[in-house]
Parts: sequence; C-alpha cells; structure tokens
Amino acid sequence: MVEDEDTPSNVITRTAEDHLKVIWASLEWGGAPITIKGLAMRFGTTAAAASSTVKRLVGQGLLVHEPYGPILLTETGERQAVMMVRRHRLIETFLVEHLGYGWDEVHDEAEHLEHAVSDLMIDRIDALLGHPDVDPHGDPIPTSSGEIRYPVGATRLSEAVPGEYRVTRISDDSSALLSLLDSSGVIRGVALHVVGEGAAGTIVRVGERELILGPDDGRSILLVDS
Amino acid sequence: MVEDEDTPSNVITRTAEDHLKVIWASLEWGGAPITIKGLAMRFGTTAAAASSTVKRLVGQGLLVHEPYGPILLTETGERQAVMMVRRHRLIETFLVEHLGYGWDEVHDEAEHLEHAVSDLMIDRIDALLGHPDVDPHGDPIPTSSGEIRYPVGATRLSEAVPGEYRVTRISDDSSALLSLLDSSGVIRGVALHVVGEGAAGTIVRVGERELILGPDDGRSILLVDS
DNA sequence: AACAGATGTTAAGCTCGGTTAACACTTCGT
DNA sequence: ACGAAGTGTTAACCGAGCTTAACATCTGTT
Repeated sequence: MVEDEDTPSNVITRTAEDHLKVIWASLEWGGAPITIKGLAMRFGTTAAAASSTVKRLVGQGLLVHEPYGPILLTETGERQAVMMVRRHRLIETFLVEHLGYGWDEVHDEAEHLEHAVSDLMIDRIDALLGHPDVDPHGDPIPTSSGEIRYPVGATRLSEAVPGEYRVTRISDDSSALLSLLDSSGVIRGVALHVVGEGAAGTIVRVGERELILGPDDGRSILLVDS
Repeated sequence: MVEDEDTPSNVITRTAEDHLKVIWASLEWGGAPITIKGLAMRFGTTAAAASSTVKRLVGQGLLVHEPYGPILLTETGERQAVMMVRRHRLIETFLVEHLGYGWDEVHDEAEHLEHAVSDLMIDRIDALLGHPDVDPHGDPIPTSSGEIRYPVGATRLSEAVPGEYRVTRISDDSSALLSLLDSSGVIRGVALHVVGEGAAGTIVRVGERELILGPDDGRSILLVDS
C-alpha cells in the first residue's frame, strides 16, 4: 500500500547527480565521507546551499544523513552515483581517443557531457572503445551493471616507501595538478622512482627530472610495484 | 550611463536557448513567426509558461514582443539562436559520421548535447568533419561567424510541379516522418519523381515505390531540379 | 572543562521554469 | 456586427537551487 514505491521520483536533477557523484568519489578509495563544507567548496556555493541540497536528496531516498552526521549514500544513491562515474570516465576516454583531447583537459568537458548523453550513446561509446577497463587517468570504469574492477596492490604515492614503481592512476580532481604532471612527464604507465620524504613532500624522480609532490598531490597518484 | 550595457546577462539558460532556437527555426524558411501556443506545444508546457518565458527573454534583450504581437528575435537573440543551430547540426553530423547513428535518430540526442558541449569541442568537431556545409538532413550548418549558405533553387515538395527532382533537405522536426521516409528510401540525394497532387497529398515515386505525402510532410522536404 | 573558532542548520528571500485559474484580447463564422 | 471559440496575459502558487543572516552544534586547544 505504499504509493509509488516503484516510481522513486525517477527524475534526478543535474545538481543531484553532481552531489551524488562527489559524495561517492570521497568514499571511493576508502576515504572519509565528504562534509557539507566540502560539498559547498567543491561546487562553489555556500554551506547553506549544500545543507539544503543534502536534505532534499535524503527526502528522495538517495542519501542518509542526520544533522551533524556523516553524509552517506543509500543503495539507490550509490547506483546512481556509479552510473554517473561510468558516464564521466567513458566520456573522458572517448574525448581523448576520438577527439584529440589531452588527458589533462578532458575533465571539465566530461563534467558537462555526463549529464546530457543518453544511455544509448554511452553504450555505443563503450562498444566503440572496446569496453575499456580504465579511463585516461587510470581510473576504473564501472560496467553497465555497476561493477568496478580496482587494480590490486596499488599504493598511494604519499604512502609509498622509497623504490621503483609505475604510475597507474592520477586523479582528475585538480586540473592544475594534471597540467603540472603532464608537463613533468608524469603520465599513466610511466616508471617512477620514489626517493624519499622531503620537507615539502615526497621526492620522486621520473626520467631525468626530479620533483617534489605535496601530500595532497601524493594522495592523487596511485602506484604499482615495478 | 546605461549600467551593464556590455554585460547583457551573458549567462543564458537552457530553456532560453531552446526557445530562441525554435523561434529562429520558425522563421528560417520564410515562415510566419511561431506563436505563444506554438511554443507551448513544442515544449509540452502551457501557454502561460511560454508567455512568461518570452517576457523574460524580452527583458534580457533577446526577443522583441509586445502583447498579442509577433515574437521576433533581436540581433543578439538571433546570434544566439544561430549558434545553437550550428551546434545542433554539427553534433548531428558527428553522431552519424562517428558514432554510427542513423540520420533519422540523431535529433533527440543532439537536442540534449547542444547545451552541454563547449565552444572548443564544437570547433574540434567542425574541424574533424572537415567543416561540412550541411548536416545529414541537408540543413545548412552556420559557420562559426554565423553565416549560412542556403542551397539556391530549392523548392518545397508541397509546391513542386510534377517532374524529376533530387531530395536536398529533409527537416528533422518530426522523427516519425524521418523514420517513415528512411524506410521508404527517401533520403538526401535520392532521385524523386513528383507525379502530381492526389486527394491526400502529393504523390511521389522513389525508385520502385510510390507514396503519398501530406502537405505538412511536403513542407518538410526540399527538392532541387534533377 | 570551557571557550573560540569552525562547521552545520534554519529562516527569509531571490530567480527560473513550471502549474492552474481567471480574465483579456482577437479572430472567425454566421 | 456580433458572439463563440481560440489565443494570450496575469495572478497566485510551487519546487529547485541559490543567496545572506542568524543561530546551533561540534571540536581542538588550553
């Protein structure tokens, strides 16, 4: 006798999609859930706006959140979020492979396109690309059923002990970082030597170059043993 | 001393873009300007909604409209509209050429994408396609500076005297018509014989097939002498 | 344990884009 | 020429998503 149980307000707004995706991303690598302030900063709005949006999404059964508590996804919310991530990462891959975009400049474009493309188009892109496992940043692409195959044995650069590694993933959160890394030769697949910890961060060597990456940067880079 | 003359609320909403484009399209082939009712029907809303949107766009300097009068574009409004048309038609062409879409199924996808792609991406698509003059329906694609090269000597099927022609443009307004025409072999470039006027519309022959097209259909098809 | 400062919530108010209802204007047929 | 029907406008209202301002709660430092 519950009304409309199978029609859970199926219309999801663009803002809702964005929030779910960001909340999901904060949890992806086992991190702490994003805060209201974090959401506000991410979207360039105020805490008040983030708070009211979260409240609305709770009402729509997409989030779990009690006042001053952590912001978590319901099963429905997570499904939605993962589908947005799938869209985002497939679009990024498509832009790089078929439109000549650099891997350090696709993020913003994908951010808009992910809300506009149809499921049909996503499937066609997926097929055209040969059902890729990862996007140009090395991020795993969820399958159409929502499964995600994470690389095993990867460690964050910020936690790596000195030694030889290979770059397997570079987060696309910060386009400034991406440009820097791109111009320094730090791209997916490249060999990287972790020298040790300096005052300003982790010292690494890539080819001839040596650079220092702060802890925030280091958390955005995943390595595998080489 | 006019405030913000050069900052005409440069942020245009999706709804505004849609309205401008539809208003422009109503005028493209020398037709009468669309009415408030026409806008409402086109967007599946009410006359009240269309009226208030038109009013808002007048306030933003994009439309000219006095109560009960015709809805016309300002110069700024027309520029915006033409850019949306350019986006739409380039995206349609791209989807057909690079993603295996049928020319009869690209319209809805482009309708969403045209609001999401960046100017940069439009330019890249344009270059990738070799700066095409027309989209898969034969509609001319405005250049980045807003020029449109219309085919000369084209006549509407509904106004054609009996004789031999070639199909040069099929409007993408009605996807139902597009599917019908596609399955009947009526595609851009095909030879078409206008037999004459029947009770239900114009009788035409394409290859082996003969079909009757109503006046609305006939207005959506442009022919050139063959 | 307590306070200061950071973070979260609520309230009031705004625009945009929609609704329904009532009313105004036009146009068309007789 | 006039009345009915169609079309356009306005008013009152709603939700989404934002703002600022005021207030509540939590947390880190002492």
